[in-house]
Formats: sequence, structure tokens, C-alpha cells
Amino acid sequence: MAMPDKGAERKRGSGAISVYNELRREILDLTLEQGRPIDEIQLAERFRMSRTPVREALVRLAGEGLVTTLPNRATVVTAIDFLNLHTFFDAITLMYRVTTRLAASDHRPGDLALIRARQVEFARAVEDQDALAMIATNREFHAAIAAAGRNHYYEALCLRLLDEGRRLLRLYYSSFDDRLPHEYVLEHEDMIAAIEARDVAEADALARAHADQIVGQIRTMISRDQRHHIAL
Amino acid sequence: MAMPDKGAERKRGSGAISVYNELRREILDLTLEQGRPIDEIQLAERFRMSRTPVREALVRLAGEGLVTTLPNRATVVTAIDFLNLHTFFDAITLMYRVTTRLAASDHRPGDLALIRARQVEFARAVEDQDALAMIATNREFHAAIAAAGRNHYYEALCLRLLDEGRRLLRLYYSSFDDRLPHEYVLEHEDMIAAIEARDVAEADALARAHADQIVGQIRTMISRDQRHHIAL
DNA sequence: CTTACAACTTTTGTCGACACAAAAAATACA
DNA sequence: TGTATTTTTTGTGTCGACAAAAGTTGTAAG
Repeated sequence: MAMPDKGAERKRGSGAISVYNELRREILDLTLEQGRPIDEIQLAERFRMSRTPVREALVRLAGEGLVTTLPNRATVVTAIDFLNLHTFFDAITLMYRVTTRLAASDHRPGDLALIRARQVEFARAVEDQDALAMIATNREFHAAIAAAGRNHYYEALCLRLLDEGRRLLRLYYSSFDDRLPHEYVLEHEDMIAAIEARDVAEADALARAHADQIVGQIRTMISRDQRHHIAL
Repeated sequence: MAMPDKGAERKRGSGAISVYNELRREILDLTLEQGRPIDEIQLAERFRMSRTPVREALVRLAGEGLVTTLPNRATVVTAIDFLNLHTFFDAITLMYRVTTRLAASDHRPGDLALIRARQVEFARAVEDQDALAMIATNREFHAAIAAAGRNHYYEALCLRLLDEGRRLLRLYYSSFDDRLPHEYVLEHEDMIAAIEARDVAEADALARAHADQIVGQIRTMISRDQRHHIAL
């Protein structure tokens, strides 16, 4: 567990940010499972600061929907909404398509290098059969594509969806096999080629197929393991 | 100016929310022009509360991008980004299309009545030639369509774009003529009909044409009046 | 007259304390 | 023994105060 040094006087204004980043990471990694109540006082003690910056971090997380504030009571880690997963699949498919299209049409000199760097990291994670690293590097790959599209609205929604997907995948990461991920590597390569060729139609088609692949795999993992989302 | 009653003891937990709502309204109405610094102490005095709930409201607004926090200095009303307006037009066109499609395919019994109620309000605003009311009721009309689609990701982005558009339109509301708005009323009626008929393709086409209309009008208004966005 | 430095002012970031609300525990009663 | 009511506990929402950082003013030297 990351414990900030006691004596280290942190810079003014960095308190809320560091709590925000750390909590965000732990929520997306499922270190904090959904529904877990978050105690402001405990956090304040853990990070060696007062409740004020902790509260600011929680307000920001609530704005992103990662935590839910129950008035006068607790704030808890927002539960994954299994009942509306189809809206998530629908949205991430659209965002994969839109951002990849824009990357193909609008990317600028340095962009491809950044995307390729992420792809190298993803390929390495697949080779190492490191499911956690796959999830993280896959997110960065698509984030780089979204950044190359230079539409902040799309980019923001895409990042949010990628993070939510990261959380979802973590729930099932143990059941990853290594066959599909290798297909993902090839699909990524094709997408890069389409972006470089500025072939918007091809980029769109590849992004859609790629999204269908991932959605299909998540669906398979969920149907394989129903016990998680039966209400008690 | 809305002055909360001094003696009225507000409910615990309502402080930050009311400040948030009021500031949000004033920013979108351009009562607070872009770049205006927001003073926490002034706000605290104006709302008769301490700085803590005011700060919470500002953090939430910063999360939505409506204000920008300059570390250790002031927080200011976020400036409208005229350089990237095309990304706004692109995104709102897509969101009009996606939400109208979803409303056509997935709307449920009560949804159409809600949409029609908003359309009645919009038509009345057009009849009254009340540009400010047009802007507000148009937003509610499309928000109702987005709600009928029942995809929170799309709905959230659509609302954000509608709010940003509301701000943009306010900048130019004086140059509204009454010809185009009446076309909007007819276009809205057609969209409602397509949604009711569950004709997804038609809903998509109408939404796209409607978005093009609005984008075209905004572009016209901007080109008519260049002086606003020349850097000084 | 301009510029560099110092004291002052303003406003934010953080803190500890207190009040209030809701859940949990304890008690009374049937 | 089970249920209703009171008490206690826990933890949030709000407050006033203090300290650090950036801007501002004033002063003096070049």
C-alpha cells in the first residue's frame, strides 16, 4: 500500500490531486470494490492531511460517477451497472469508430509515433500473458488514437468509457485466454495502417470489428460467470 | 439578483447544491461572462454561508469544465473556445443523430408525451419571438429526446453539448430572426413523427438535417460578427 | 525615468472544531 | 421472545481561523 512519507511537506495544492489520483487508480483497479464505503476520516489519516482536500477529491470523483454520495451518510464506490451494460457496449463501439475515423482523417506528424509506442507496450503485455498490463495498455492505445482525433468531447467520453471498461475487464481478468488477445494485436496493427493511410472508411470498419470483438468477449466472460450479478 | 433570505435556515447539505445551480445558471446565461474571476469570499457573503460549500460548488463546476481553476490564484469562468468550434459542431451533430435514433427505436409509453410537452413550449417561445426562451426550450426538447433513448453516456454528453450551445447562442441571440426558428418548429414536428413511427433511418436523417441547420445558423451569426473572437 | 527589491494586500489551500443527521445499540414494554 | 422507543455512536456538512502564494504598491538606486 502506498504510504506518503510523514515528514515530507507536500506542496500546497497537491493534496486533493494526489488523493484523487490514488483513489481513482484504486477504484479502476478494483482495489476498492464496488459498494465499499469510503470514510473521509480514514482517508485523511492515511494521507496525513485534513478532511478538506479529501472531500475535494471525493467531489471530483463523484462528478465523474466513480463514487456515489449518499447525503449525510457515506460516499461509496459506484456499482457497475450490469442492467445497462448494452448502453456501455453501444457507446464504446460508437466512440471507437468515431475516434479512429478522426485519427485517420486528422492525425498530425507526431501522432502515429505515440500510437505505435502504445501498441508496442500492448504487444509486450500480450506476449507476457499479463492480463492486467493488457487492460492498461489497451486503454492507452485507444486513448492515443482519441487524442490524435483532437475532439475533446469525443476524447473525454472515450476515456470515461475506457476506464469503465477497464473496471469491467478486471472483474474477469482471470478468465483471459491468450488466443483472442493475439488477434487484438493484429487488429491494432491494421487500425494503425488504416490511420496512416488516412483511409477513413477502413478505419471505421476496423474499429467497429474491433469493438465487436471486445464486446463479444466481455459478453462471453459474463455469461460464463453469472454469479456476480445476481441481486441478493 | 436572487438573494437567499437571511433568516431562512437552509437544510443541511443544500448549501453547495444551491450555489452550484445558481452559478451554473448564471454561467450558461452569460450573466457571468467568460473569463470573469469568481471570488469565493464574495460568493460566500452573497449566499450567506462559509467558503466550504462555495468551494465544493466550484470544484463540481470545474469538473464539468464550466469554470477553470488557476492554482493558488483565481477560478474563472471558462472561455468559449472559438478555435475548436468545429469539434463542437461535429459532436453535437453526432449526438443529435444518435439520441434521436435511440429515441425512435427504444422510446417507451410516456416518453412521447414528455417530448411533445417540450415542443409545445418551444413553439410558444418561437411564436412570442422570445429568443432566450427559444434557446432554453430547444435545449429541453433535445434533452427529452436524449432521455427517451436511455443511454446515460450519450445523454450526459448531449446535455453538456446542449449547455455549451446555449452559451454560444446567447452570445448572438440579438441577431436572431424569426424565419429560421419557425423552420425549427416544423423540423421538430417531423422528428417527433419519425420517433413515434419508430423509423430509425428517418429520425437519423432528420436529426442530421436539423443539426446542419443549427450549425449553419451559428456559423452565419459568427461570420456576421467577427469582432468577438479576435485575440487582443 | 526606468527598474529592482521589499513590504503589504488579497485570496486561496488547509486545518481543527462543532453541529446535525442517520445508523446502530441499548432499553423498555407487550 | 419479539417489537417499539430511547440513547449512543459514527461520520458527514459547515464554520471560522490561519498560513502560503501570487499579485500590488511603494521606495530607492541606477
